[in-house]
Amino acid sequence: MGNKKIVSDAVIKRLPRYLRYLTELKRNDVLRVSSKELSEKMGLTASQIRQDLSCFGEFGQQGYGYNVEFLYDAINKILGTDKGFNIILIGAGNMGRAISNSDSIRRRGFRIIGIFDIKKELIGTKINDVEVLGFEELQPFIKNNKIDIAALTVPREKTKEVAEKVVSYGVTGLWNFSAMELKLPPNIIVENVHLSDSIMVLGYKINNK
Amino acid sequence: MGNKKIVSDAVIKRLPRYLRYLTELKRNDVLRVSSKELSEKMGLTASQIRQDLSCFGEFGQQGYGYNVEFLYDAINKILGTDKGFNIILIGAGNMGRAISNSDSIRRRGFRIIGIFDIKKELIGTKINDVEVLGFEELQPFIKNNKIDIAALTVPREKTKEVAEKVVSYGVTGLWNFSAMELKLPPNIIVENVHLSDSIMVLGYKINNK
DNA sequence: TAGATTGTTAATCGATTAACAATC
DNA sequence: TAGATTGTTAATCGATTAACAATC
Repeated sequence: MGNKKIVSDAVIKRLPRYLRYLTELKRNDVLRVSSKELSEKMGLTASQIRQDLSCFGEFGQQGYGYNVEFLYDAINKILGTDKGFNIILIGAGNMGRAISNSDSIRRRGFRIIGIFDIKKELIGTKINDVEVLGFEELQPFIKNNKIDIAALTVPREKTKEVAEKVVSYGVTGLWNFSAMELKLPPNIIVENVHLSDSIMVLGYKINNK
Repeated sequence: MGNKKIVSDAVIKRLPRYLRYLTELKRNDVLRVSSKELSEKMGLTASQIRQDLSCFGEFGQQGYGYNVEFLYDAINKILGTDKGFNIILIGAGNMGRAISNSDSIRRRGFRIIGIFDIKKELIGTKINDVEVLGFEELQPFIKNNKIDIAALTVPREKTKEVAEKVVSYGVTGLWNFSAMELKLPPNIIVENVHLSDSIMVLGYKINNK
């Protein structure tokens, strides 16, 4: 959609974290926050916060700082979480259910509107009020609904095939939970959650602290 | 433990990915690989691969490249996955079960040796051959076993309390699955898996491609 | 040997931090 | 107004890339 100036990945990855701290401030009825105050809470520099935000516009006011509510709304708009996203979940196993149950994901506007599995005994059951459908329903479902993201929580050996299938049906955003890299056309956006990578980094740090 | 020269986070985070590609090469019975070949597969520069590896030692040979098996073993040693890690899982819900079921985590030497939950109906049941214990067993279990990592897959509102508890019992590595930041002493290593952050980044990229 | 490829030093690029004029 | 704090430009720092002597 928007073809604005390109913002670096490092900045984008910090946005959800800003949102988390702003949510907390809002919850505590804090009305304004300066980059300095926020930087101390978050453990980064005030300069970086101002630099990061300036990639997207001017949200503050000299001598005052940032209005918490306003900045919160602004970052939500930047991330698109104000409008939200439609998701299909492919694979109704434990990981799929964990995602489906996640409040933090739902609260940010990510709507799971379809769940698919290959197992006969799961088809027709409901997970958080969404019926599990068989894979033969995938294509018509994607055709009849605007799907932004397919979350792939199928077994590793099925992931490549399923990914290529949903991409061929028109999905352009993939959230991949398998410990493998998907090679797909450049217009397809893939975000990986490699749990094993994450715990290996933790292991390294434990051994080398 | 080892107090060697500090290697940057960027490098550490690439190690599991190297391991993944080397596993694939090994599986295909490839004996040697040059930094150039590997760089083309992985989509980064040969220079970066050599630079990364040189943080830990000399693993290649001029004119030959790297012996796949040798480099694989070397990176496993660097990451500590050759010796492995003992994990306790706190929270036997869907996320906990997903972790417990994960082959990619198990295959890298992460052993789940204890599972804990607060729910009466879960206590005494088994998840992948590991019995679920009540929270009152936490302290003695940590005392009697060498625990490297506690995976926290409890509900958000319980996370802080549980984290502080296991830290007070002596665990120094935490794998946190809640969308919140844990403030703990600097000797405690925390690795976060913020699923909502991950999907927000995906959402941003979809809207801004 | 000649060709290939390493490990490393130097150059470049990009991201973070510092500084400060503008102004609320 | 005086003090505070922004947005932005310039300086610094760190990470990536290029180049190349060493050598298998």
